[in-house]
Amino acid sequence: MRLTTRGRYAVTAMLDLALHAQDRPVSLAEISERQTISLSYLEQLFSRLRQSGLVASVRGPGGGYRLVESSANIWVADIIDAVNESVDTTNCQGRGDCQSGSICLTHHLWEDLSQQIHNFLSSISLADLVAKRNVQDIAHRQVTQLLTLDENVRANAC
Amino acid sequence: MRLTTRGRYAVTAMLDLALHAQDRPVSLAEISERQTISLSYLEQLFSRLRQSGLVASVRGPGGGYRLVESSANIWVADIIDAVNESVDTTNCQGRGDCQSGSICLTHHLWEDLSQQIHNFLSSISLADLVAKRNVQDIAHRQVTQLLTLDENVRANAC
DNA sequence: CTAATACCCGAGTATTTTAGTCAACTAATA
DNA sequence: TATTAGTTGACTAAAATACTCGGGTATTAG
Ligand code: FES
Ligand code: FES
Repeated sequence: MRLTTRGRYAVTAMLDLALHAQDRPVSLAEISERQTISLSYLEQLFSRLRQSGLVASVRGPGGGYRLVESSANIWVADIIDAVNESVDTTNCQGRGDCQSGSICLTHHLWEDLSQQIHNFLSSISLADLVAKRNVQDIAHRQVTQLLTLDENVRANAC
Repeated sequence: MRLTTRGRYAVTAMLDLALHAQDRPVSLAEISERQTISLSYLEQLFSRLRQSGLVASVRGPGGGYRLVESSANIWVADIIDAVNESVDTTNCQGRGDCQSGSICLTHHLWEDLSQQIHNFLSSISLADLVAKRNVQDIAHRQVTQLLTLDENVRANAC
């Protein structure tokens, strides 16, 4: 199994979208700023998210991305799948052939574990995350932090 | 989170020990043969397993390793911890500081997931695995396969 | 006593994966 | 028509993984 920065970034970015793309599309530059994720890296991730039908893009000025479905219908597991982070913990990708063609001693254990992880991540929607108090608090902090930063920049410019 | 070949090998090798080290110690060479894991790599893994107090070694001819505790008291989570594969899925190792010192949007999600995985792996002992029918079948196959191989070698030698 | 066995340990290396960059392009719009 | 912002592919640096190698040391069977 691999669950690394890629999958975490993807879920974080999608959550940012759920929080901020209420009426207008949200640009990757915005997400990049709020979540401190490299813009170019986000582009890579959203390319996959779009291909998986989770987000739709709007080009041109004022453009950006928006969720295709309601956040209540988007599951964390879908997002991680979309960016190619398998939640599969077997060595054989489920084929059962990792000991020179035969099944190994622990195959079933990893299969069960994978199922557990998948069930858990499939039980949580973006809407569930948005509803959490701590998520709202963090989102609020991220916005005000940027506003303060902005003021400082303006002050320095004068 | 990383759950890779290292953790899988460690659990497999420990299960092999639980299956075969009933009265006598089992050498790494045996495990290497049965589980098709590189001997040198096994030495590395068992160094850590020994330091964690999961196995004890017996040097010299006829030596090998044995479980320190009964297999019913060894949990899969312990083994994975011992070989330094953290089951932690947060980016911050639980510190809550991955967004330049502050907590990120999805920290709690990964914390919950880590807990789930840990609970699952802590609920399964080596004895549980040994008791499974499919594990016994595979173990049986591994032994008979080696015996056949042995006969062939002997036949070729004549 | 000694040779063989099997653990012990540290250093080194090839490969793979990840995280991130760069540059050139296209579509939309103000 | 200039600017914004998505689209794409190739490329790179760094890290982690999965090993290997070589020389140890303790133990014991003969
Ligand atoms: S993990 Fe599937 S056969 Fe070994
Ligand atoms: S994962 Fe812990 S703060 Fe981001």
